Amino acid sequence: MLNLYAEYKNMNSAIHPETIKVACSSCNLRELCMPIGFNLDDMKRLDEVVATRRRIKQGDLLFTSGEPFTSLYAIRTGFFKTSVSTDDGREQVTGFQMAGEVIGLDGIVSDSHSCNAVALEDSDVCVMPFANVEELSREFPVLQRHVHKIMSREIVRENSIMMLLGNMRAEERLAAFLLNLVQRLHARGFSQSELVLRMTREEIGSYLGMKLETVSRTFSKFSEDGIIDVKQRYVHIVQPDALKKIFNPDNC
Amino acid sequence: MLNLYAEYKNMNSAIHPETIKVACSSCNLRELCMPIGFNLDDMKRLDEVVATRRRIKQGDLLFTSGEPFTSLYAIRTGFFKTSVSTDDGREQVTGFQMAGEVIGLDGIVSDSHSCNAVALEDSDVCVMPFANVEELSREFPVLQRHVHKIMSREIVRENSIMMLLGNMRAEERLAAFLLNLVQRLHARGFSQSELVLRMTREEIGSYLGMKLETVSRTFSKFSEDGIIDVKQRYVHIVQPDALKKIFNPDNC
DNA sequence: AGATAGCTTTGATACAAATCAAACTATTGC
DNA sequence: GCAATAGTTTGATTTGTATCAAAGCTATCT
Repeated sequence: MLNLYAEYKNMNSAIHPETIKVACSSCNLRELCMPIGFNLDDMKRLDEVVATRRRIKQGDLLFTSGEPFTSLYAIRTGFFKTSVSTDDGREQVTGFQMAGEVIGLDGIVSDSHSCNAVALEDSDVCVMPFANVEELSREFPVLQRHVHKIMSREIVRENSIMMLLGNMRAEERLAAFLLNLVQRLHARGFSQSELVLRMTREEIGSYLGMKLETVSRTFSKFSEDGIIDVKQRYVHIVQPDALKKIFNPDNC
Repeated sequence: MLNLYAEYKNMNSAIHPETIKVACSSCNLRELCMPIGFNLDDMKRLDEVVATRRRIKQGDLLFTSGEPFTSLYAIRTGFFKTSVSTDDGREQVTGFQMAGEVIGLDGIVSDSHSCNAVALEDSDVCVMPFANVEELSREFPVLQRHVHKIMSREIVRENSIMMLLGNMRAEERLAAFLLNLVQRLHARGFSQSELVLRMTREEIGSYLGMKLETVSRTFSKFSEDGIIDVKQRYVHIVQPDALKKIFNPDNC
């Protein structure tokens, strides 16, 4: 009980610097959300991309479907979900985003957002007015390339979610989901094997195209099989290879 | 029988100019795949984006997963599908693309393609080396914005496919699919109510996350209900409003 | 500390779509 | 023009997940 909580706290604090600086050039997430290979002078210019910072409390919206598009947002700390909804109220979670990732790309095409972004924990984002991004992209090819890569990465991610939703069974979906989450957390300095979920079973289910009960049952199944330990939001991946095998039997 | 074939021929030829010119500035698809609001001199410079043209025969690959990324491709004539595959051979169709649409964006992030593009009919593409696109984008903000919009549009499209795959039933998926196809064809000067499918039931099923038998049964159901006429690849949408209602009951 | 609300787990049953199977139709090649 | 192949339709049955239902757990608030 107590050590679970300790783990939870630790996961939250690992990427929080004690003193927060506004400039990209001195941001410890730079290598995640900004291009590398800049000299110092260029880096100073790059700081102009970020206009302001914005705090979003857990449960609050960063932007919402239909809202005018002005800026991209780089997540400094915290965790978001993005989702789209039908007129009759069905919600589809389209992604979960963590520190160093950029959201808001959906708004570019029509100058208004087509999805909602909700903070799943108290979060901090860098507001990057898209006009600034475009202007500096013209000046710095390396930034231009970076922006293109971020957008392409999102297209490729969504392709793989389509594969998940169109072709995979519940166990494969959840295995892929857990492996992806833990891999991204590990890239941010967290454990390879332990994580605390920031989203509900219902939100996981919405992302993976299954009902919350099925998500819960699949967690229980993995747990019974000794592949993971689950206790509510806390998950310990005991046998990562078993998860990989469920996700992709041929490549193990 | 004969008039179906006439319709088919007509649909193929409508966007084929008698004489094909290489330059964007004189291309009748320009308003679909290139930004508008250029003066003549700029347009001439823009012609540099397109390096060459390439003919792809029906069934042949334009690019394939793992292949090095060099160029984007604007479809001049023809029809493509893009797909991703798992190691154990399951295929997910990620999109169907027609004249004026751009494919290859998946390759930017890792400098290699992550999906396959197959011509579903004899096709013609404009090869746009990405280095040219990026260079001219820096020079022409309107082109830069256009490239960003194309990528954002793809992200938004994939969001809506995720909604389809995650939340909708077979009838809703097929209704959405038909409405989307016919709307895009109509924007290219074709009928609002008649179309000839370029893909098999299996490919439609792969795109929509259902088996070919279910696709066929759903077509038959729509036909029995008097919503469409189907004869193999030929589809006549008799009651577009009924389709819209199936797709989105609240917004009708 | 107890009450409340939100979330999760587990069980029983129902159902939409998958699978298996076979006949039918269109297209291609010789 | 006929055979072979590829694609489509329809029927019977199975199955994975949804749905309905109820109990259990956790966190929050007073």
